[in-house]
Amino acid sequence: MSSSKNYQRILVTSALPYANGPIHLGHLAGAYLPADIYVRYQRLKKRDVVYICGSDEHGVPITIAAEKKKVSPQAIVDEYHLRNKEAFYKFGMSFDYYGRTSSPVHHRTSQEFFLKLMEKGIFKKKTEKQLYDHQAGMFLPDRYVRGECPVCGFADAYGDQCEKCGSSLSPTDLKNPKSALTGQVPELKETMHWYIPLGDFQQRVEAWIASQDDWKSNVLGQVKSWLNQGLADRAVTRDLSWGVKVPLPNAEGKVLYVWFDAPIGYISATKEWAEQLGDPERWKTYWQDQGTKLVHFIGKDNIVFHCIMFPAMLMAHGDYVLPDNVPANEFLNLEGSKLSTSRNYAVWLDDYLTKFEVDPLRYYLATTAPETKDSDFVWMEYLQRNNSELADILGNFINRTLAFTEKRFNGLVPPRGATDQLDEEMLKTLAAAPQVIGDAIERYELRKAVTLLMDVARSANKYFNDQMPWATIKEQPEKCATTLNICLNICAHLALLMAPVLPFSAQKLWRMLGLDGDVNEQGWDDLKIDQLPPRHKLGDLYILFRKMEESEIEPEIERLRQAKAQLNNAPAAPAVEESPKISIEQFGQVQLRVAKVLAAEKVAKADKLLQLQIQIGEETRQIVAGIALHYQPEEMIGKKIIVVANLQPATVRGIESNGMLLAAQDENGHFALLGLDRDVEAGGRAR
RNA sequence: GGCGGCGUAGCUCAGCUGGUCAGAGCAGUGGAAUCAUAAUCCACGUGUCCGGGGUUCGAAUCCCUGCGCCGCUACCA
Repeated sequence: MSSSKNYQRILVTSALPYANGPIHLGHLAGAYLPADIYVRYQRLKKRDVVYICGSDEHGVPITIAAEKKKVSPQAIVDEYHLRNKEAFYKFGMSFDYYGRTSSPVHHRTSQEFFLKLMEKGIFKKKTEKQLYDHQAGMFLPDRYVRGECPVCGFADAYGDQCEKCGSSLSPTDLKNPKSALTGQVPELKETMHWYIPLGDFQQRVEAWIASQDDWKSNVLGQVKSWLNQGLADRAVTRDLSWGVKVPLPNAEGKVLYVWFDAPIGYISATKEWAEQLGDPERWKTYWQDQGTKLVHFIGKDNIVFHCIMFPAMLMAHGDYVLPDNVPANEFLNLEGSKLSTSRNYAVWLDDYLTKFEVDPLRYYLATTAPETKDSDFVWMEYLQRNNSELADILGNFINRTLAFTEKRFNGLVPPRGATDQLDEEMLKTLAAAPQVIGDAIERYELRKAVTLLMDVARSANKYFNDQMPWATIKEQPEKCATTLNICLNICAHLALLMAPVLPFSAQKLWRMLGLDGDVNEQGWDDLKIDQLPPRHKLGDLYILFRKMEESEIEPEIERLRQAKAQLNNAPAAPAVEESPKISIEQFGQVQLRVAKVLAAEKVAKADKLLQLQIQIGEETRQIVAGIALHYQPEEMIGKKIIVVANLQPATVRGIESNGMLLAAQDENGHFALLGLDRDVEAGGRAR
C-alpha cells in the first residue's frame, strides 16, 4: 500500500476554485472541507504538512463575464479572489497559502514549465483553421462565436453548445456565424498551436495508475475509462489575450490553455508560500523530493486533469513528484436536485456565513460528504444532525459534566481514586480513540471518522449514566469524584478529537476546560489521561452547541423551493405571446396529417431516437422521432399520431426522416403524443 | 451507444481481498433514570442484501446477464 511508504512530508492541494463566481456547498463538500480536516489532523500529528490552494483566474468564462459587466477580466478575478478567500477563511479553511494564477510568480512558473517541455521536444505543433474576427483582431474562442444551430435552428447558439437543444457543437458547424465581440462575420484563418501528445505518455500513466492499490474505486474507474479510450494530442495553447503568454517570439496573442496553467498554480502558490517564509528554495523540497506525499483533493469533474493530464505534464518535465493519492469526491445535491449556479439553485457560502454558525455546517457536510456516491444536502437533516448529535450527544455530555463539576466540586477537577471495571473500559475506549479516528482520516474516510468521534461521546454518555454520579455523590463521594475526573478528561480528549472537524468549537471547549493555548497546536497522541489534573480550575461554562429552530431554516428551504419551481417552469412554459403572430395562410402551409404507426424500432447508437414506419392514406413513409426515452417501440405500433407531412426531409444519424411527429412536453420533460379523441382514418387532414 | 460508479431495513448508509454479514445511525414502540441544552441510557423490527443465471462445501461479497439511478463521452428533428 503506497500510504505505508515512508514519507517525510505531505503536500496537500485543493482544486483551485474558478474566480468567476462564489463558493457554494458543493465545492466545500467535495474538495475543501475533506482536505482541511485531513490537513488539520496531520498538523496535530506533528507531521510536516503544507496545504496549498488559490484562485484559478484564466480562461474564457472569465473574459466573457468581464465583457458582460463591461469591466476588465482582472476586475472580475480581483473581486472573486478576495471574496472567496475571505469566505474560506471564515469557514475555517486552514490553507498555508492561498495564491492566484494571475500572479507574476505563476506566470513565470508556467512559462518556465512550458519552455522546459519545449526544450525536451515534447510538444507537437499543429496548424488548424479557426474563426478569426478581423475587427477585433483576434481568433475567437468557441464561446465567442454565435450563430444558428444546425440541429434545431435556434438563432443564437454558442459555438460550443446550443443552449436551446443542448447539442454540443463546433464553431464551424454554426450557420451564419457571428462574432460575439463585434457582430462581424468571422473568417476561417490558419493558426498554429502547441500540443502535448498524451498518447506518448499512455503507457507510463497506465503503469503508474496500475501501481495504485489504495485509490478510490470511483477514481480508478474514471481514469481507466479514459485510458481505455486512448489518450489523444491535446492543445496546450490557444489564441486569447487573457492568460499566461506563450514565452516565445512570434507567439503574439497566444496564451497557455487554462487546463495547462491551472495545476501549475499549485506549484507557483507553493513558491510564493516559501518566499513569504523567507526561504525561497523551500518549495522544491515539497515538489521535487521523493519523500513528499502529494495529495490532491478535488471533485469528480476534475479527475481526468489530476490523474492523467497533470501527472503526464509532471512526467514530461521530469523533476517533480507524482500524487500519492487523488481522493476525488462525487457531487453534492441540494434538497434532491442538482445544484445549478446559473439558476441560483445553491447554498452560497458567504450567504450562509451571515446567518448561521460554521461548525454545524462543517459537521453536517463531513457526515454527508459524497465519498462514494452523490449525496444530498437537506436543510432539515442539517438541523436534525445539529440538534440530535452536536447538541444532544456531544454538547450535552460536555454540559452535564461541567455543570455537575461546577455545582458539586466548585468548578475544580476532583481527584481520581480507585477505578472499577466501567472506569477501566471507558479509559480504554478513550485511549484507543485517537488511533481509530486517525486511521479513518488517513484513509480519507471522513464520514467514518466523524461517526467514530460521535461514538466516543455516545459511550461517554453511557458511562456517565451507568456510574450515576448524582447518586454516588451522597454515599460514595470518592467514586463520584473518580467518575467526574474521568468525564472531565474525556472532555479534554473530545476537544482534541473534534478539532479537525469542528475547530472553532474545539477551541471554545479547550478554554471552557480552563486550558491555555490553542487546541490546534496540541499533539494528537500526546494528550494524557490526566490532562486535567486534580484541583485544576475550569473556565466559564456556557452552551457549546445551540439547538436550532425549524423557523431558522424555513426561509432557506422556501427560497430553494421557489428556485426549483422556476427551474422547472422556465423551459416548460415557453411564452406564447413572444412568438410573432402568423396568418391563416401561413398556417395553411403546414400540412398536419393523421398517421398510423406500422412499425417502430430504436435507432442504434442513439438514446432518444425511434425510427417509425407510418401510413398516411395510401402512402407509407419513414420518420425519425426523438421520443425513445418515453415510448417503447412496441407501444407505438398501431398508434394513430399527428405528423407534419410536408416538412423538408432530413437525415438523422444516417436515417432519412420524412416528417415530424407532434408531441407535448410536461414540466418534467416527459412527452405526450398528440392524438385523436375518436378514431379517424390514417391520412386525414388536421387543421 | 461506449465507459465508469452505484442499487443492502421507512430514511441515510457500513459491510475490504467469499465462511457469526444480515449490520449502524435516525425515525417508531415500550421501559429506566433525573446530573444535563424537555437532554441521556436500555430493549424491540419486516429486510427476496435490484431481478435472473453461474462458480463454490458456502456469496450481499467473485463471474455472466437484465433492469434502475448518477456521471464522463458520443449522439440527439
